[in-house]
Amino acid sequence: MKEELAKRYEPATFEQRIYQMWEKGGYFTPEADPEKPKFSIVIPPPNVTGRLHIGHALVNTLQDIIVRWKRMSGFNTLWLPGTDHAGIATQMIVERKLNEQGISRFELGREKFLERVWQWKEQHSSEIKDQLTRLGASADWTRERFTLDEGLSRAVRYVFVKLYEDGLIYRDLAMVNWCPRCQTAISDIEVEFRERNAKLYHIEYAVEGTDQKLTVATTRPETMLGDTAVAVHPDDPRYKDLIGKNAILPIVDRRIPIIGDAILVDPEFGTGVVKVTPAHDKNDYETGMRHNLPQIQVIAEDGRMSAAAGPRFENLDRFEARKLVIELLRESQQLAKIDDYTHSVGVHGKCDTDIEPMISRQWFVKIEPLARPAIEAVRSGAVQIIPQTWESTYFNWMENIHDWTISRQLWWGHRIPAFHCANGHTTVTMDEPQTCPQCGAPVQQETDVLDTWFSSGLWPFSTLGWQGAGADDAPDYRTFYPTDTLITGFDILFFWVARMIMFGLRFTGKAPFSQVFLNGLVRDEQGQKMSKTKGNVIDPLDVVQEVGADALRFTLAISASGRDIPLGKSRIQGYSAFVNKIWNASRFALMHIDVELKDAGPIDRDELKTVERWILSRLNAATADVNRYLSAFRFDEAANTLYHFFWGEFCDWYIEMVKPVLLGKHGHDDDRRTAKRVLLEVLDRSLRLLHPFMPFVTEEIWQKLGGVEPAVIIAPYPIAEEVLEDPEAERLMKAVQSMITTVRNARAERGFTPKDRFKLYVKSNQPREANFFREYGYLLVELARLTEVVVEAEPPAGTQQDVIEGFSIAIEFPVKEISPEQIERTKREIEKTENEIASTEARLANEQFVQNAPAHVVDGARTRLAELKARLEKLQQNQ
RNA sequence: GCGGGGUUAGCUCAGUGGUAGAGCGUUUCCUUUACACGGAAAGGGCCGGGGGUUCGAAUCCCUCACCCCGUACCA
Repeated sequence: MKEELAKRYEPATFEQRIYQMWEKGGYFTPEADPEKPKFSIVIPPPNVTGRLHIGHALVNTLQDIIVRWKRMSGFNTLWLPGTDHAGIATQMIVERKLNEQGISRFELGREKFLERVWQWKEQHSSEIKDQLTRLGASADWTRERFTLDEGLSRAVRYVFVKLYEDGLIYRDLAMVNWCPRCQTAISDIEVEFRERNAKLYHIEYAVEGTDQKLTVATTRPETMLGDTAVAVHPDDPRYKDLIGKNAILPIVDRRIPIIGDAILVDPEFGTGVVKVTPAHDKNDYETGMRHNLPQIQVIAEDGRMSAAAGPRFENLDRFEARKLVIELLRESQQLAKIDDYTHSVGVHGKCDTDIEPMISRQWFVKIEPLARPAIEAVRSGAVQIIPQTWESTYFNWMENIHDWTISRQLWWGHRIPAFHCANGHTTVTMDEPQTCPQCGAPVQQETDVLDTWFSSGLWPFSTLGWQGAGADDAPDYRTFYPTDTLITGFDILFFWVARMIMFGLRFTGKAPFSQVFLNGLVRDEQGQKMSKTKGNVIDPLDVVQEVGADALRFTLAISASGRDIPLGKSRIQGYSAFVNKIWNASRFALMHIDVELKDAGPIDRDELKTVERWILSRLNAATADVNRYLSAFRFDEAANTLYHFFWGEFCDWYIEMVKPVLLGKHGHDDDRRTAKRVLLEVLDRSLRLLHPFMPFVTEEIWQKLGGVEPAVIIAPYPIAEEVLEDPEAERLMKAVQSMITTVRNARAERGFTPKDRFKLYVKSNQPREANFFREYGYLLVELARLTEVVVEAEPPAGTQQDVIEGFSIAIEFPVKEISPEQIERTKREIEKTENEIASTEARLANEQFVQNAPAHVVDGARTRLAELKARLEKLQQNQ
């Protein structure tokens, strides 16, 4: 090797250089060739609202691991990146920035405002790209997309028009979730419920023409101003005689009917009397429809009271109005009582404002015909959800799904392709009509835009060039659709994943992906949600700067079992030590390897020593495991396998074992050459295996190995080979390792230091194994720090005896007092062995066990019993 | 209310029928020329409680308790 590795592992010195090398090499950019075996995946497009957080780091690391693994495994691999315009969220942020400058969007007007949002978008989508780059995301930036791109917008428009023509999109006056702050309708799933401590107000309504009073309870007294009825249960003996009479609405003094309604009223609950406000409550709205009640809208779209609420309330904020209503009721002595009350309140998830149910004309998607095939796709296995437990959540939601409110009273988004004329005609079309096709009057386009998720629902195909029927021959679409895997957070299963499945099936005839992996939420060490207010946020870029992208990626991967991930700095520190270990072990190897990979030639297995056969066998097992785990999205197990192989077997044992040969203390030149060849082999394969998890450090090191391929990113991913399996080598090396551990243990227990050396006696029954220990005794001498290993001789009296993996061993200590701890320990060891002998004997004495248990379990127990007895005998001699 | 998940070493979590595991933390020893972000060793668990199935249960079934998430409703 000409080049050596830097003495210290400093990721900042090479990560960005490596990324540029990959990008220049074009490794992220696959050809649009439908003939090649492909693997494709689309990114869950981050919102162009700001910086990426740790959750983005997780989901994109997991995608990149799969993508790199597939690419190295020979697939024509596409990872398509991009961003989402995120209607409400982005508009909100830009609006807030403007407000800080004292400008309102209404002053600017739609055109100018949108210009500002586009500026924001340009800046942030390039920042997002930079951040993903720093993480090592091997996405094809030449195919980057944005949900408002021309092509994607055409796809959106096509889908809208087609659904409208098919009768699956309709416009209607309905009770919707209204956000008074954002002044737009939102869909049901955008409403989040918050538990809140509130008050339950009991208000007395006089019954007209009697002395009777009806007491209603409400948490929202301000809506009382819009009451148009009072409802009781039709069979309730307390009130049923009152049905048909009128109540007098306090403050307003309006006569409202007392109605009987079995659906709205539960006689068991509260007072059994319900006030009915059809304009501001979903259930009341439906009751109003049943009873033909007038709807009086007392709260306007901005959350202030309307003129209909009366002059004292008009323009008052709805919460101020509540106070005033209470005050007035108290004055007129119509407030019976106020109770403390805990209930959940619907708020807009994006801005935390209390949702106001409002009657409004909106556009809807009739969802049931779309949901049915989407349910079937998961049920049939065409789409597999992993971990599978999410499937029941999916079914539960999809089977109870409601129509989807898709219109938003925003400016930032895809404008609905509907055109209205003054005569009330509406035209929905792909074109830009100037006049109404029905009456010839001039038309104006609908000002509402579509829900962001409408366009993200098309993402897996709109990004590949699909723009509707007759235009689906785009090369990327033909090559890469349907995609293979989707990796995303479980929190957008309904928002996004379900919609993609529904739209994909409807418009492409295929499920947009065959596997969905849902990753957990990244939380802090205590399992708390990360949030700015709690101050427990970990910024992925800070971590990259501190310990490198590889340490962050590996930590995320090894933590990702599908459940939530408690992430703390100490955990990341722990795995950054592993990256450091890889660096240093590679540095050691490179000091001794003197031939480049491309010139190394194949390994002649006949020349291999047991140690080399052992490490290749272990490596092979790890290779099989990693591939298997990655196929099942067990990122944690895959990473764990590599961690333990590389650190626990390669570094702690193999490197220590070949040191005597490499350093010329043992063996001949031929042995040294073979050892170097195998060292190179194991390092090469390990780096390839690790590459998807830690792309930067593996590439930096691998570049020094002189491989045939220009970069490890496109080197073939190792697959297990049967020829490398060697159970015999594994058995013998396990025995050697256990002996070494036993000697080290005994040394420490007897109070000796590592400098004190002893003689070890090893005995076996088979001559071949005796030869093994004669040949490899040097391993025991070096690693257990012995004076010598004596094979097949009777140990003298007074040595410490034991049985390890079926071999009798004896350690000859220089005369030194046996510590009380050691005596105690031996005693405990004997006791433990006796107990296990007793329980094993009991098991074997049980005829049921011998008859019913599988043969290998019974045999195992017998072998174990023999070993235990042999061991007990030796241990007793130590007393 | 309905649905799902959790309860295993001090902490965070793996482990779906055959003798309890990892990382971090703790204790002790060691600066051996890849690495002190290191090496070696130790201690630590009636696998939430109870019951059942089985030759055998952390693992399967029932039940109780506590915690988390989703969803519906809440006058």
